[in-house]
Amino acid sequence: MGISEALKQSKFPSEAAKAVVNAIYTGNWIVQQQQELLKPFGLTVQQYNVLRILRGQQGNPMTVLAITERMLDKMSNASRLVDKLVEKNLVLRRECPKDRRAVDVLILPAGLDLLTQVDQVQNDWGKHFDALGVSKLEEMNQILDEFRTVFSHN
Amino acid sequence: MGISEALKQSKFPSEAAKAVVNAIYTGNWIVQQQQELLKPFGLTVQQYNVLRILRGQQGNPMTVLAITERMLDKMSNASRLVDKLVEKNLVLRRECPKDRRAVDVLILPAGLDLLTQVDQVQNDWGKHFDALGVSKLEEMNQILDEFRTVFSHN
DNA sequence: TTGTATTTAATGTAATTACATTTAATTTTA
DNA sequence: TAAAATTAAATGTAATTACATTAAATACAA
Repeated sequence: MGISEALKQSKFPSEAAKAVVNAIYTGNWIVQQQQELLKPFGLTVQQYNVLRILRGQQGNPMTVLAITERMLDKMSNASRLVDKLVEKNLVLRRECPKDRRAVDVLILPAGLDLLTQVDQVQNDWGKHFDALGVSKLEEMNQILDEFRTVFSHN
Repeated sequence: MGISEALKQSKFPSEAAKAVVNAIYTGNWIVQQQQELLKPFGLTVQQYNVLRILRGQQGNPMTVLAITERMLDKMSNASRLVDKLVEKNLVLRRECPKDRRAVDVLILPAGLDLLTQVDQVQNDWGKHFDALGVSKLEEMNQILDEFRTVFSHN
């Protein structure tokens, strides 16, 4: 289903306006799918994202600021997301010895275990996209990058 | 800046995983830009979206359900969004004469005026994307549509 | 060194979102 | 028709987000 049918909007002012709407819509569409996948695990999309970021550190701690820099949605409050993950005993929070303003966050074995479980479901879900073929996915990544970058070259 | 630098993540499990992240990130990126643009007008992105949908009806009323079907984010509560717009005197809400369960919503002249003002700013913003060229934008729309559609063809 | 600025995280809050439930009207069906 | 099911919108609520402010630690500059 094209964006036009999805939103029951036959005309757009321009191809660019359509692309803007299409990008937002597609992002929301993915997030909603992810929400469904994550519900059984008691994780929000943002919490899942933070866990994956921490896993990517291979056991090294990260400060809250470093987490924020890697988050998909910079607006959401990393401090409170970490709170939730601490409550669930998925991560550990401790004062950073080098800089006592900062806070080190570490993923715990329980967090890694949970991610492993989620990975199964995520992989199955992601398999759908393989049908597009790697070159088309590369093209998509290329175009989305360009779409954002064209802004800097005002 | 490519998605890899934006998120400081050098490796992705697959091109598809990267595309998923890229689509979410790009959608959020646009929404944040729009948020900034709309702030001076006292509108949220969702409220703006509802106003544009109503304008598209050329003065004909729409029910809350019909608005929901056209919204970019189906999860947000059209009923309460309309509330906010009524408070600001941008739209009118009245009982639908044909079906008293339903509620007709109409954009008011003040709403149209506000949209006209926003249009100025939006158009300037959108101009950046023209640099990509129509054919590349068409390609982007085509790929995003395919990306979602590949799901139905499990 | 001492005062000022900056950085890092946490917190307060108002608004919004997610999700379930309720209310009222209409449609279906027995 | 009367009862049951469905539909449309509103509402209640808990959680989350947006945004500003605060608090504490560190860096910097006079």
